[in-house]
Amino acid sequence: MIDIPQRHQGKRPRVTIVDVANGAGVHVSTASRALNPGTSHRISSKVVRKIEKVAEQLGYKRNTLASSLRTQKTGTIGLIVPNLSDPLFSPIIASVEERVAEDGYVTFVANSDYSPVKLRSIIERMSSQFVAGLVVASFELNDPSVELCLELGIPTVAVLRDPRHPRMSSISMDDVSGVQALVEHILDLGHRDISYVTPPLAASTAQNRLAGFNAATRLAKAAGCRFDVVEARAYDVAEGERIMAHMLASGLTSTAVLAFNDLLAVGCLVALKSAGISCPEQISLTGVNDLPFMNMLSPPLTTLHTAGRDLGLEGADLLMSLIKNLSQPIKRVLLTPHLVLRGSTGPVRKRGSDADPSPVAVQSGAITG
Amino acid sequence: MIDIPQRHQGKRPRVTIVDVANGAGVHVSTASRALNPGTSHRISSKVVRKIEKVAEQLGYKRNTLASSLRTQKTGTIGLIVPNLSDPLFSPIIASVEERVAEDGYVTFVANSDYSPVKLRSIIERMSSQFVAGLVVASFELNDPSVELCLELGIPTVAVLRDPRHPRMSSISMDDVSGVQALVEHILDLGHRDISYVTPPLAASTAQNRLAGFNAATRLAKAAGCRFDVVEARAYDVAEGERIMAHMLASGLTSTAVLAFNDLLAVGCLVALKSAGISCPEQISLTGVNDLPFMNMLSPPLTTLHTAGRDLGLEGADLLMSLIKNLSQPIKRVLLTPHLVLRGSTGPVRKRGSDADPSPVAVQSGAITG
DNA sequence: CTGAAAGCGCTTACAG
DNA sequence: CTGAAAGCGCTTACAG
Repeated sequence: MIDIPQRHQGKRPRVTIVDVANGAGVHVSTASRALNPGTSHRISSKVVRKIEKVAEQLGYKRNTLASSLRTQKTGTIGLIVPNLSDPLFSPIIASVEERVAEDGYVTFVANSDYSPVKLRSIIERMSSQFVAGLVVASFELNDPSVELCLELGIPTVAVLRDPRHPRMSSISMDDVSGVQALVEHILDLGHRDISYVTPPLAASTAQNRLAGFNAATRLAKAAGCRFDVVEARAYDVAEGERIMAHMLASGLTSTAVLAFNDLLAVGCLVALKSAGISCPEQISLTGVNDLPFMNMLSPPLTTLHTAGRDLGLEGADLLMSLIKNLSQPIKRVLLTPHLVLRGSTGPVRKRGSDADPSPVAVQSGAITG
Repeated sequence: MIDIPQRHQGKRPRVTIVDVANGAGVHVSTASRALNPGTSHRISSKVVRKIEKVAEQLGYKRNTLASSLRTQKTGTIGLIVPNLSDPLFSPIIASVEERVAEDGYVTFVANSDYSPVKLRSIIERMSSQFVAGLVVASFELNDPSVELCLELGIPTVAVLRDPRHPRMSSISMDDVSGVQALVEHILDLGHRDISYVTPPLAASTAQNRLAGFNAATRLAKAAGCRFDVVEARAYDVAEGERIMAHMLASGLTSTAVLAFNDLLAVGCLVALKSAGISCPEQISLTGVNDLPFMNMLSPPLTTLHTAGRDLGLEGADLLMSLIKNLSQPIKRVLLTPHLVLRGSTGPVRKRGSDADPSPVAVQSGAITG
C-alpha cells in the first residue's frame, strides 16, 4: 500500500530568489537589488518591473532567515511583560504590535512571570535570535538585566516599570502624583484613618505609589491622622482577598483602604463582601489601573487610569527611533494617570451618627483565605 | 570633539561556533555535533566536555537564524488571535506560550483583527519566517486560509473557532449544548419571551450558539413561547450597548436576553442601567465566556465558562504532536462549557403582580448609542 | 570518533 | 545599470 499522508500532501516547494532571477533572465544579485526598496532605484525600472512581475507570478516570499543572517539584522522586536494574563498588559501588547508593524517589524511576546531570572534568560534568548530591539515591562529597580541589554547592544525601552538606570529610557505613569491625588481625594472625603496595601518594593511602580502615599500623608500625619501600610506578597485578586481578611481579623480601624492596583482592590472587595462590610458606607476602597469592567463592579471602583495603549505606543515609538539611531539622549517620560472617581469611595461616616461601633467588627468565621 | 555614543557603547562581539571550535582545538563540525543534543553522543565525552566548557566560558549562544536556515526548521510557532485586547484571549496566549516552551519553542503572537484578509497575510508572513506550526483562533467557517496552511504544509491547529474543514484539527467549546443549557435554565425560570443577540454568522462560535438557541427553543416555540434573534455587527461592549438601546426603542417584549458573549452582555447591561430597567427583576441577562470580573458585576453575570487555558494547552499539545508527525488522524475536540449561574438571571415576574405594564416602556431620551 | 567541504538563501562590496 | 563572487553561521552527508 502506498502511504499517503492524511494532511498537507500539497506541500508546495518554496520559491527562492534564484527562481525569480532565472524566470526573469537576470542574475540573482540584480533580482535581490530589484526586490529591495533600498536598492531598487539602482536597477532600470524596466528590469525592476519584469522582476517584480515574475516574483509575483511565482509567489516569491523573501526568506527572512537568510536575509537576516546576511544583513545581521532582523525585522523582529521583543516585548516582555511580567504576566501575560493580567488585563493591564493587553492594550500594551496590542499597541506595541500595532506601532512596530507600521515600520515593518513583528513582535515576539514573552512572559517573565515576575522573575528576574526568567527575564534574563528571555533577553538572552531574544538576543540570540537577533531581535532589533526590546520593549520591557518587567524591569525591577536596579535590575541587572538592564546592564545585560546595554552590553548586548540591544536598543531597549522600559515601559510601565522604570528601572531608573541612567542609560535606559522609559515610559511610565506618574505614580507618585497619581496616588497623591488619590489620597487627597480620600482626605477631602473626611477620612482620617487610611491604609495602603503595597506589594514588595521590587519595581518602580510599587516604590512610587508608596512614595505618593507617604508624601500625601506626611502633613496630615502631623495633624493627627492615622495612616498604615500593609504588605502584600503578590499582585492578584486572591492576595487582595487574603490581605483584607487578615486586616479585618487584626482589627482594622481604617475607614478607607487604598490598594496598589485594581486586582488587589477587587480581592479586598470580595473579602469585604464576605465579611458583610459595605463599601463605601463602612470602608472606602480604591485601586490603580482602571482595568476593563472596573466601572461595572458593585460598587464601581474608584481608581487611577493607566493609559496602557499610550504606554505601548510611546514605548514602541521611542524604540523605533532608537533602532534608527542608538546615540540619542536618554528620555524618561511620565504620563499622567487621571483620577477616576466612582462609587467605591464616599464620605466618611459622621462619628456617632447611625451607630455601629468602630473599629469595624467582624466575626472570625466570616474571614476567608 | 570625539563623538561617544551615549548608550550601548559596550556592544560585545558575538561569539560564533568557530570561536568555540578554535578555543577547544577542534573542527567546527565537531563543535557543532558536541553542542547538539541529537548528535553529541557521536563525540567522545571527553571532547564534548571540553567543548561545552569553552562554549560556556566564551558565552557562546547558537545563532538560531543560521541554524534554522541550514536545517529548514525553526523553534518558533505562530499564534493568531482575532483581537489581542479581548480578555478572552489572555489565558489562551499564556497557556500556548507555556506549553510550547516545554518543547523549546517560542511563540509569535499576531492579531488578525477579525479580518480574513489580514489573517491570510499574517499566515504568509509567518510561513516565510518558517514557523514550525500555527495555532489559529481566528478562522472563520470555510475560511480560505485553512487551505493556505495546508498547501504551505504548516502544521496547524484551530482553537476556539472551528473552521469545520475535513483536514483541520480543532479544539473548541461545545457551544451548541452550552447555549442549549443556558436557554433551558431560562425556561426553567419561567421566561416565555426570550431574545438572543448574535453577531454575524462568520465563525463557528456564532453559528453554533445560534444553533443551540434554536434547538432549545424549537419545542417551546410550538408550545406558544416567543423567541427572537437580533443581529449585532460586532463583539464588543459598545455594540452591546447600541443593540440593547435599539431593542428597547423598538418595544422589546422579552423578559430575558441572551447575548453571544460577555462583552455584548455587559454592553446590554450598561444600556439597561441608563434606561432605568433593573436586571434581573425586569430583564434577565446572560453572556458567554465568563471573563474576569463577571462575578463582580452588579448584578453578577450568568454565563458559560470558556476554558481558555484548556483550549490553549490542548491546542498547543496537539500542535506539538502534529509537528512530530504530520500524518495523523484529524481530531475535532469539544470541551464542555459549564454553566455559571449568577445574579443576572432570575425568575420571571408573575403576571399581574407588582404592576408595571409590559412591554418594557422606556423614554426615548434615556436611550444611548 | 573526527575532519573537510558543501550548501541553506540571501546581500553587498568589487568590478566593469 | 548589471554580473561574479564571497560570506553571514550554522549542519550534515561523505570520507577516513
